[in-house]
Amino acid sequence: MSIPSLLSQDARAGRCGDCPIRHRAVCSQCEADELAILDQMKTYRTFTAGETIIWAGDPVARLGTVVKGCATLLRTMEDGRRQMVGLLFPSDFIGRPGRETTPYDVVAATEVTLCQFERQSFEDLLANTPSLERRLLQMTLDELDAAREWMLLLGRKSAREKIASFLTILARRDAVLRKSAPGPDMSFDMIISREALADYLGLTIETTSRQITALKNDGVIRLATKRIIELPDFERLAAEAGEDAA
Amino acid sequence: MSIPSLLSQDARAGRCGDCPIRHRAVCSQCEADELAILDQMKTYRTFTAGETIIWAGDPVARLGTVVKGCATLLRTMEDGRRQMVGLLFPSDFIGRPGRETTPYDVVAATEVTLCQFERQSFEDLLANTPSLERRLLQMTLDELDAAREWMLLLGRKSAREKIASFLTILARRDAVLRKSAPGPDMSFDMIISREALADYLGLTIETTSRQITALKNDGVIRLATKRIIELPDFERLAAEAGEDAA
DNA sequence: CGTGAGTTTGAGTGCGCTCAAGCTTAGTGG
DNA sequence: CCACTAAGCTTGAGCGCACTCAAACTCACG
Repeated sequence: MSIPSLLSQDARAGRCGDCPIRHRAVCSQCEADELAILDQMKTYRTFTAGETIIWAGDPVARLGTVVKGCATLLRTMEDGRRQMVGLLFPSDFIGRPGRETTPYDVVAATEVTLCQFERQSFEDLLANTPSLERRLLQMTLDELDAAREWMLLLGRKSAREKIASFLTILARRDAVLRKSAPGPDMSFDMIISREALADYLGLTIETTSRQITALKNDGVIRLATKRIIELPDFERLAAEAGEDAA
Repeated sequence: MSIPSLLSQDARAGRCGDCPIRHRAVCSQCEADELAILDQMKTYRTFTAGETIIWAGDPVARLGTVVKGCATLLRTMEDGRRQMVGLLFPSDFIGRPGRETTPYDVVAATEVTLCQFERQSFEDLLANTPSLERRLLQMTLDELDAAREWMLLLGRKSAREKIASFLTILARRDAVLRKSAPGPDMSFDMIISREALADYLGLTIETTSRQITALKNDGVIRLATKRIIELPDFERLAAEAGEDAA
């Protein structure tokens, strides 16, 4: 597993202080001395798009943070039906301290770079580092909120609303990264394939594709390419998503 | 809100040491001195079936643990569509430390007794009590796992599988409470109404009712009353739920 | 220019929804 | 003690949305 020659090319990670996700990841509330320990423990590793990072049921050797790219959590039934149950972006944490295995596959949706820690070492550190534990609790609560919003989508929204909801999430995320509010005439990359999108939304590929076409024909979105979405009116999209006019 | 005369009838809670959920709740890893503090802070309060414990969006004054009964978390859309996003049993925790409001209603499904703490006091204690924080993290991770399993159900399972899955969960829970494995000829109370069940599963009341009838006609379950389920063969039910034959 | 993965479009079907009526059960007052 | 009521649950008929199966299109890559 941990063959040095294989890891070395990836292990050239910068100092934690220079890390682009320093202020959002699990380590964001660490003091300098705690960060120094993490700096020693960490290993970078890159996975290609489509590669499985962790297999459901397998023992989990390493925990870590997404530094670059997009990873998905996937539950699969015996007959092949699949449901995405998590969508991870840079600064999101992979792995559940205290658990030997995960009940879902973790799959790289794009090329993914992880900042990894050996599980046992990280858990030992966690037990003695309140700042880490506090941040992890907050991040887990955030994920739980997102999962519950997602449950509303899966259980009660129409195919059209599901697509619009997903695009709304991406648009908001993109706006935050650009440090602006979601406004008129923004555009963003929808990152994942139609297949991954269908798995996210609990739909088939065909329905997914049809609804995107319908939103395009209705002028809610424009397609610069199959993956790049242009948004003339964010509020219009949000309304299509069936959101509370909060 | 906190009118003494109203609370007094409920506030007669026993010592934490005698608490029936002492070993499973958020306080389960507390030492005697920590428990003594919680003992001072806690207030018992009972809600009637159907009563809303916390309204979505309202400021949350108190956090707490379900001691008795069953509470639900409900997201509602403007047009009235509803999706249950959490189902809480004794020992489960209500409230998200660090958040002023919740994005869903918390509603008593049956009569519910809570062991409550004033939010600010609890959060202050949490910040200085690693045993509390560690346990809360573990419980939140458990909830996240449950939410993800639920997402598979909502996104990919048929109505019949959804019903069977829910009954499987209840049967397992009931077996654990009786400290036995789910076996043949067990029976249990399904606790919640058809309406709540439909909200849980992302179905209508009618479809829910039809599928229960179908499972009965096929001999998978028997109905002692409309709420009491008899289970001739647990494995048969689990197979109907579309579970991995792990 | 050929190949194949990813995506779109088409035709037809069926599962779960809607609307509507009837049934069961527990609680209430004559 | 029994009608009366209302809430909860069941059953029926018909419809529409999303699924299935199938074919065509797009586009990056060799």
